[in-house]
Amino acid sequence: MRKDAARNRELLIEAAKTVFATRGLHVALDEIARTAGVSIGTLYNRFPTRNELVAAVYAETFERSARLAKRCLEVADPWEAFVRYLRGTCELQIVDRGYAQVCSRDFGAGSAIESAKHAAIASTEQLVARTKDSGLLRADFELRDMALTILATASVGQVSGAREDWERLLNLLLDAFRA
Amino acid sequence: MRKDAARNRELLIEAAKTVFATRGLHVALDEIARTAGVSIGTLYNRFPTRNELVAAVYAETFERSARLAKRCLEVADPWEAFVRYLRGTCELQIVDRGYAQVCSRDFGAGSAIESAKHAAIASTEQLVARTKDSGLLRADFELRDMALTILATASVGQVSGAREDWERLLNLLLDAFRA
DNA sequence: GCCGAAGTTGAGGGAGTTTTCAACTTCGGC
DNA sequence: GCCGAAGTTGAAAACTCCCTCAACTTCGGC
Repeated sequence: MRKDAARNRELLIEAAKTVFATRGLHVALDEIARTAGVSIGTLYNRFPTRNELVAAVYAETFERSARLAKRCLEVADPWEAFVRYLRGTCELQIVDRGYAQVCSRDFGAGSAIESAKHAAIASTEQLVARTKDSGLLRADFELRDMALTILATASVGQVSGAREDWERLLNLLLDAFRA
Repeated sequence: MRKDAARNRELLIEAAKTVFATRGLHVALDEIARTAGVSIGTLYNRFPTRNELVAAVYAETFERSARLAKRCLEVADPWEAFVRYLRGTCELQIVDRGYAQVCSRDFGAGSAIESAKHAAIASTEQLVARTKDSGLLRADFELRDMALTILATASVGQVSGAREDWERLLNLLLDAFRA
């Protein structure tokens, strides 16, 4: 790829990241192009479909989520680690409307986005296993409860805007999870 | 209002109820008009704005929710009543995509929809008070936890489609609420 | 520095939706 | 049953957004 194309690619990802975060994934592509300072034609050259742009923008966020899970594995207290991961990953979705939508929409099996999503879920497996092994989690806790918790909390955060609302919900669920 | 206009109004509400329920509030107005068997012009005559149509469609659903709260007051066991209301009101949103959107979107203070929403929330006050008085609810339970629970559960139901997912979430929250 | 390949540009065609309105039809009071 | 008010109709204008493409510009290997 020529270096001007590579630069425009980065400009577009940066612009899209900002616009998606505040207004969601539905924004007009021409607004993203304008924000990036390139033409709509260039946007189509770099990202033939909207989903390719979305995937490029959020690949990094999914990795951040996975890194968070890994970092939490190093926290001594398993419960503290579990809580810290949940708060952190919810926060990622709450500060980024687009990311929350990426996490709840289905982009079709085999798509780059679904793969990234799946990898992010897998990255929590060890964390959940460790917390279960510690005996601090209720016996019937499943991996799926993790996804459920994050989805519910992020959804509330999207709608309500007040941080105390989603934090309250998450605390209630944590109470339910405690063995 | 002339009787043909009144009839068309009902046809439109009925059509919109069906279409909103399955596809959400965003559907093209012309599809609603076609479903109702009237012209797009008539739709605009009866409901100058989309929100007026939405308000007319869901006024009844909000009342249903309020009636459910009232009926639950008559259930002998306070906890059973509390659970039954939550399940019922969540189900209303889960079977009706449009209603779920009405409940989570903000239509602006003073709008007919927000008033109806507020009335529905108020209708649960007695139920919550009774459950708290019974001593079965955790001491720090607030009315706002009610809204939080319903919103979270309905959101999960919208995204996941699998009934067991939202039921699991609701059961977890009920565990958290039990004193 | 030349030149062909790679990339950029933005006007314009297309699709879908909203909203208006002038001509036409129906209702209901008399 | 007449007639004016009320209501209906659907074509068309206005929007918004998507996507393409032919003309133009830039890059980078030689």
